[in-house]
Amino acid sequence: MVESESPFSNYVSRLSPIKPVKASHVAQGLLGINSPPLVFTSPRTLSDRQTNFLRRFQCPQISGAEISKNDGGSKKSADGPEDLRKSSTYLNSRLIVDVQKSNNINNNSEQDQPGSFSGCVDEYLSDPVDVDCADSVNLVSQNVKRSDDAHQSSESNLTKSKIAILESDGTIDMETKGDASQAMPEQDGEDPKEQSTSETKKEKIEEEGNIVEQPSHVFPNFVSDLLVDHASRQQQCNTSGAQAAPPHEDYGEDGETVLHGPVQLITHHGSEVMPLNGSQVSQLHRGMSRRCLQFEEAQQKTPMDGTYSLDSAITIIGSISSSSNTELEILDSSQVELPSSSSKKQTMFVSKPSGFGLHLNSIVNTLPIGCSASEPIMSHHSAGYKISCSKLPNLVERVSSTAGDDVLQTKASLATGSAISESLHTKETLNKLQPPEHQITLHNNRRFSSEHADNFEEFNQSSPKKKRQDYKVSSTDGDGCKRCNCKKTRCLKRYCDCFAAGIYCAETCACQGCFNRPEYEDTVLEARRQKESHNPLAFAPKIAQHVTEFHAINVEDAGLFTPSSGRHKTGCNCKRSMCVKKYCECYQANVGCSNACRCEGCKNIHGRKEACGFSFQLYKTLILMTIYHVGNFTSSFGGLVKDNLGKTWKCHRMFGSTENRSEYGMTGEIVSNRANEERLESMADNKFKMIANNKFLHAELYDPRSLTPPTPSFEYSSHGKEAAKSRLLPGRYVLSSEPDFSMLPSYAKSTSSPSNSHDNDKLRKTSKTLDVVSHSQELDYNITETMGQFSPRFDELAYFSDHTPLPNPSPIMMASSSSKTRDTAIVSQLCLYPGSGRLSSGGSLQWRSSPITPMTRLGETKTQALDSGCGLYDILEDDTPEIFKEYPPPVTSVKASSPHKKRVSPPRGHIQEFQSSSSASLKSGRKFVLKSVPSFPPLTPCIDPKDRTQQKY
DNA sequence: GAGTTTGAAACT
DNA sequence: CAGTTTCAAACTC
Repeated sequence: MVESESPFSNYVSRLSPIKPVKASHVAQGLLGINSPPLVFTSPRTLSDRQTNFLRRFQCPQISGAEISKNDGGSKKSADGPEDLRKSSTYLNSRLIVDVQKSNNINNNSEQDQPGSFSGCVDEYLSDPVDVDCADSVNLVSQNVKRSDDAHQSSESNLTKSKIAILESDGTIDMETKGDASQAMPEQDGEDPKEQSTSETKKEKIEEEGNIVEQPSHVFPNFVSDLLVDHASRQQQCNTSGAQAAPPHEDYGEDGETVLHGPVQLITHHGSEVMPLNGSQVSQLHRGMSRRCLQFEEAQQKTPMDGTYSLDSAITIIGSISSSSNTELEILDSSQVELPSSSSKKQTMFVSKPSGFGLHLNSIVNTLPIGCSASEPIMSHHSAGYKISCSKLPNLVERVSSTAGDDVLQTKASLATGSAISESLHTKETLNKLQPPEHQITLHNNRRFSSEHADNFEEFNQSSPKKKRQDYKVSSTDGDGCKRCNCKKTRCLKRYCDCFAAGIYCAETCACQGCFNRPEYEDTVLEARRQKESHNPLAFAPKIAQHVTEFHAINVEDAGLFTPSSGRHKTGCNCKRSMCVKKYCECYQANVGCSNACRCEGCKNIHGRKEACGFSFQLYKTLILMTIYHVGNFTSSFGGLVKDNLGKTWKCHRMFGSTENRSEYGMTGEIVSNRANEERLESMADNKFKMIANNKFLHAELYDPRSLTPPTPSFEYSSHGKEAAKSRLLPGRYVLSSEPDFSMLPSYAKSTSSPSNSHDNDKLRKTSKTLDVVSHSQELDYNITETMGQFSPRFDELAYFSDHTPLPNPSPIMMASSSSKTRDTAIVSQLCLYPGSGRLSSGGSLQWRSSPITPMTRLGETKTQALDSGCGLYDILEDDTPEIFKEYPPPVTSVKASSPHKKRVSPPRGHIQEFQSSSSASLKSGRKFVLKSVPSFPPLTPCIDPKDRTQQKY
């Protein structure tokens, strides 16, 4: 009813060709969320479900929400769709409770009737989210536990996982419903798959595909909530879950059931509360279920159930979001992985696999973005090990996978996942600002179109018994998945792509004496553990993508950003391949080489060494920003910046009218001749003066508590006019929790340098950090490590930015820096204007703490960086922008190491002024920018930065 | 398909 | 940490 009318539903319906059919389903459902056809198909579920519903949701509102899920639209409708929205709030709280209850119930039922899956199914159906988690988990765990034979269990898991995957992908429902539901996945899985009538499958697939397209969109809205909910749920699940493991049958239904959960969640969370079509819902649920299952498996392996409750929850969430997305799934899996650092078992393959992780290994050879990894799931991958196919060449890990905050990382990973998926699709990125549905839809479309078939095939192939050598083709399957060919390592070393990617070898692999199989799980884990003990990041994603988010933010730039924006955390070491062949990991990952690379003669088309993978425009912006800030305070810069090419850029309108302002809040002009430069310079000075006089400059922008006027710690080789001539040196802006703001010189190469060390300390201390860019090759990223420490936070931020339901979803995007301890990558972050999707001039936005920023909402502990307000972006993660590559750093640029470099700190007075500033003006991005400018302390050569910094510290 | 090249991973 | 060896993918023919 309501749903049908809602724009969202309409949109969805339009998207899916199959729509008519589903639409009908939806119509059945109360809110349009009505139960997916699949759910209804199984009669038994209905009865049980209803019962459950009644129990769980005493509250009419809640019931309504649940109803939307599946229970057949009839029930749900009864509750009243409208309530859904209203109840959304209610649901959250309720869900948790309900979940617990449901879990208990489930457990009881399961305990009572371990084998009976009806109960489970009912549960699932009845309780959307909860059921999914708990049940799925339970199912999996039970399966594993119960199985006397490890083998059997593993296989069953595999089968399940496969099925789940397929379902999630939307590839195949048939199994879940038909065969799977009744027979054990293990057994049935194989035969049925192949035996299954093509027609039936196809139909389902088609439906699925349609459905799949949309589901994940919802995700962003409710993610944050989910995190919480899931956490609680997860715990419950963990605690309760271990007991009875429903059979495969459950699994099949599980998929359906799963759908329910998401729906509710969505309903809850989505501030917008868009009704979902049955198909969408189903998809979401599927994703959920799948994730849960996987997660479960992982957990089973994991000794400690309670430990990762949150993570698991996150994972689940991620699964949901990515349910339809293979890529996302991969990402999710990676998420799981992160936690692993804390608990190795968890880490297992489960976590790593993710292409998300972007383990290069996982990354299938540079597949075109468009190419969804055809086979996201390796047939062999057990449930926990999702993915294998790292086909997502573009996938890059945005989130650092530092061992540190598991939770944060996980979250970040989630965010990342979404982000990544987007990144994969440039256009999708653009859509970022658009309703999630759209974005996801696009994404899904791609994936599924290509993936369905593949998955389906995979699925069939995967059947253990039916091995298909067909696919064994060199290193890559027809679907694009990698297949190893290890001869000596038994696939227990990172030489093995499968192993490195955290996935089991597929039957299609041509490896010899392979131990990287579910049967040898222990061995594999041990090997993995070993590697990790040696190098905790051994299985961490190698690629970190940062810029991707920008796409979403700036439409204009969207085209500019490419996977190349990512960075290889460790960098390549190519000597002869010139980084133009797949020998080069950077190239292989479709990312540009960075300073972290030791390559020689780099010709990486994605970005040569020393160039950051980011758009020239962005670079420009950054430069301008930097200059601007500097210029405002010092006439020397005059607001002009020279780029590597020697072109001069002028920042204009920083303070003036915003009309022509670029997305970044400033416009850059190239000034061809010096005369112009001077002229501009004078203009800039004037502006600066104006600003100085302008009270509004006083930093209304800054939050006195957390934000403090930046202290320019730039080091300049030259001052005065020459400085103006010289190209702007990128600097990092760090938000310190402390009163002072400082801009740390990114130049300093040696960490050892006092100033640097100092900065580093500061960084560590400060939870807030903004990096404005560091681009020049010469720039030293010694700070990188520090940044790495923060990366999780950033990731988290990203996560939030992407997923938190904000009234004004800020377009904030961020890329997290790699967490590698020694990762040299540099992280740069930019803030976008809230709501505008524009990048704010670096520091200013970040500095201010704006209510708008989701970050503030976020746990403070996790990310102080978030405090920065509008949200931080990682513009550049490590390294210098690609732009630089193309435009070699000007000779004039000063290296951090340069003895001449001086740190300039603003006079105290300025700072205080800034501090006093209010946040009022921040709301408008433009204003914001302008104001921000003033906030920077004047960079005068005369000032001795050290004093300032010391005071701060 | 065999052989070579390449660079990461592993080892010392 | 640096140098060497091993390894398997990528590449070439």
